[in-house]
This record gives sequence, structure tokens and C-alpha cells, in this order.
Amino acid sequence: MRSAPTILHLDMDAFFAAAEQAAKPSLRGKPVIVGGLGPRGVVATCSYEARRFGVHSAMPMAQARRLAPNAAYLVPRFSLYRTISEQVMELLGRLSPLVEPLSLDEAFVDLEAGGAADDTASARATGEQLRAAIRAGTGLTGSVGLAGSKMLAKIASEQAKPDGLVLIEPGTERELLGPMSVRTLPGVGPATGEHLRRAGMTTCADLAEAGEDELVRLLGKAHGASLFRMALGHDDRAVVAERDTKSVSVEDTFDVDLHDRVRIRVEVERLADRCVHRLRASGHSGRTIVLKVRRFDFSTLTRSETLRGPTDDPAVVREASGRLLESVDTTGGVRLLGVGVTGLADYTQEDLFAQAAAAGESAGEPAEGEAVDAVLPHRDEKPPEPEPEAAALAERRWPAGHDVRHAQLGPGWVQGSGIGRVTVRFEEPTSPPGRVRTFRVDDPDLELSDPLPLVTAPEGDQSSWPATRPKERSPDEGAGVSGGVERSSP
DNA sequence: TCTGGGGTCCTCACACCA
DNA sequence: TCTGTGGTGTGAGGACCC
Repeated sequence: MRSAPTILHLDMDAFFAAAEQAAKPSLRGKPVIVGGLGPRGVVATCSYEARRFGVHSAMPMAQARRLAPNAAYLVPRFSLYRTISEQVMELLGRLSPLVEPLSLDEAFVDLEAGGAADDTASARATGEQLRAAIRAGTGLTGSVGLAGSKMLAKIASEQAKPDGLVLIEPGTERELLGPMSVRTLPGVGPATGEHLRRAGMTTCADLAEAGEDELVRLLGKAHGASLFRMALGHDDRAVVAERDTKSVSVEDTFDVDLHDRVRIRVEVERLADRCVHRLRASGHSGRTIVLKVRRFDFSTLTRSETLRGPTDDPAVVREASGRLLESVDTTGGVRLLGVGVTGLADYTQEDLFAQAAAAGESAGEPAEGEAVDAVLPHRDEKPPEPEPEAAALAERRWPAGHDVRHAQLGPGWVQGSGIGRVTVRFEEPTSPPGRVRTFRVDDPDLELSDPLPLVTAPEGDQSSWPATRPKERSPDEGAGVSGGVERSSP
């Protein structure tokens, strides 16, 4: 635990939905729900306007539609979100070399490591400057939590939402946490929460009172001990800038359960190819192949097989996945299939060839050809073919929310499509709300386009931000801050 | 019309080996 | 030779997070 609140947690507010509202003036102030629009989709993010109807993340989309039938429903546009995220992470990088991204919209920053703050006043000033820079650079708002540890900084940013800043003064942690629900603590989800509730513990103070031995008895060594420390406000996890990937996987939920064994096998092979594609793109190979099957009744099972050496060969992963599938009973139907690779190695393929060659020289040919097969990439193997062009066009021609351009009417976005028609709203991030027009899906004047920038020119020059390091400011600036939680918002 | 996708970490059971 | 023990690798599942 640090003596100054120099861990910063940034959480962008309703990120995907806010990005869509920034891109689409007609959606501002309205309920916007982003997620899978298929029959088995779930909500990824929704705007604060949608939350007032009771909609929240991870809710089945069908339920969201019942609660908010008039909301705008959009599919995620990860390329847009990634672009914005890179801008935000770049701003964080100016504060410190120690930035730990948790997802596209969340990160920890160690302000001390960057010399960006060393006391309460400078930390608060840095947090507010950051929020202003994010707003100017992206048009979006983010909430900032500041504390002496990651756990408390995250709790603070949660309290700061939306569009605020909360600072937890070191020394006040235990008092602050005491009355909070155990669910506030990282690692306590529905199952652990219920487990603790049955043992009579609902608040952090209850956990602290129960003692470490009791929590270890209830939850096991690792979880129990860490939870006890967290309940006391102790969390010495460091901000880690680079994390090694441990596994790569892909999975698909099908609109209707699959029963046909041949079709299931084909899907598994397709997933294996996609998984290897991702594996190679990340510069990895892997040794353990994992097949995941979710059955008609939502029961999920995994089967895995460890090879003699790491591979990034699609044929090897396909074959292993197929073998694993043989051991799974799929009668009754399958709603999800997944293929993953763990036990990752970052050997380059050249290294693998060198290894195999060296092994061959020193020990002669391997006794079992299978071992080589599992290690050596098949160089003549092509990466997975993209889906046939016509099928891809038919499937994803006008996804709801995507940007389009009309030869005469200019930029707009897909409001909806069906029965041979596509409805487009003609507006752009900096325009007033626009008009709606409907076209035939094969209208030659209409084409999909890249997302437009959310802000045309930064409000004020952010290129040199931060202009002065907060630590260099006058010591009495922002002074008078003391004790407990303080919130500031516009 | 119930429940995505991509991850991480932990626990437990079991086999194998020294 | 048999038995006990502890470490390690593997496989499966659960919980959690965003």
C-alpha cells in the first residue's frame, strides 16, 4: 500500500455505446444498445439512457428488447473502438511508462513510475487533466479512480461513474471498505458471493472479522487468503505493462443447435483453422489443443490433448480437435463449439526447423513420425481461405450501425435492413441529426465506408499534453484535500 | 425465444516417477 | 520387493473479468 494515491484507474463510460452516440448525432440522449443481434445475442454495452430501462451488460438481447423496445440496437464495431482506445492509451502513456490495459476501455497507470504525481494534490490534478484530454481528443468521457492500490483505484473509478473522479485517501481504506458488499471486491462473483452469504458474510467488514483461516477454509488457500487481505484494503499487486498471452481460442454460438455429426465436425475444423490463424497472427505456437462444447442444456465440457511439441499447423490442430470431438456425446444438440490452444511458445518457425534439424543430427530420425508431424509447420499449407465472397456479402452486407457512403447523399449509417431494403440515416459525427432514406440492398450508389473521426480538430492543443508535469506545479495548488473519498465531476 | 466471446486463474483428481 | 510420500504433468471443470 502506498502512502500517496498514485495508482490511477481509467474506465471509459459506456464505451461502445458512447462511441456510437458520438458517431451518430441522432442517437445522442437516446437509449443505445450494442451487442449480438442474433437470436442468442447478449448486450455488450448500453448507454446510460438504456440502463434506465433496466438493461445491462451480459443481458440476453431478447430480454433487452422487451425492456427497451424503442432503443437503437447496433452490432459492435471493434475497429472504431480500437482506434479510440489507441488514442486513449497513448494519452495514458504520456503519464507513465507503466500502463496496464485491461481491455479496450480500461487501464491502470502507475503515476509514481512516471513522476506524474507524488501526492494527493498532484494526483488529482493529473486525473482531471487526463479526463479533459480524453474528452478533447476523442469526444468521449472517462471516469478516473485514484488510490494507493489497484483494487481501490478500481473501486474509486466505479464510484466516479459516469464522468467523474474519485480519490481514496490512503489510510481510510478499511473504514471505507467495511460497509461495502463483498461483491465489490475483485474475484467475488455470484458463486463466491452466495457462498459467503450462506456463511453469514455480506460485507467487507464481515470478511475482516471472520479472519484468514475461516476464509481459507471456505474458499481455498489462494482465494481465501487474497480475499482476506483485500477486505482489509491490502493489495500490493503491481501495475504490469506487458503481459504474456497464455492461450488463444475462438468459439461460436449457433443460432440453432447443431445435431448433425458431420456438420459439427466441419464446424470444429473451421474453428481450428480460425484459431490457428489467430495463433500465427500473434506470433505463437502452442502445445495443448482444447475443444469446448456447450450442449443443448447449456452444460459445458472441455476436452484437451497435449502434443509432444508446440505447433501452429492448421492440419495438426484440426486433427487433434477432431480426435477430441470423438470423445464427446453430442446427442441432444450442440449450441456452442470452441477450439483453443494453450501452452504457448513464441518459437519462430525457423527455430522449430532448427530444433528439428538439430534433433535429427544428434539423435537420428525420431522413432515416431507423429512427433515431427506435431511440431513442424506445413509450409505449403495456405492460411484459412476467406469465406466465399458472395456468401460473405449476403451475410454481412449492411450490419446495423455501420458507416456507409452514398454517391450523391454523402456519409451516413445503416439504421436497419431486411426484405431487400436498407435504411440509412444521413448524418456524421459533427453534423446535426440527419434524415432517413431507404434503398434497395443492391443500390450501386451505396457502399460501406470506414468510420469517420469523432472529433474534427482537438479542442485546444493536446499534442504537448501534459504541458508541465504535475509534480512541478506549485505545492499549494489543489491543496486543502484531505480525508476519505472525494468526488468531483462537472 | 435465456444465458456471447476471449481470456485468466484456481482446484481437484489421477498417473507417473524418484 | 513393498510401501509411503512428494513433486510434476495432464486433464477437466468452475469462477471470474471485461
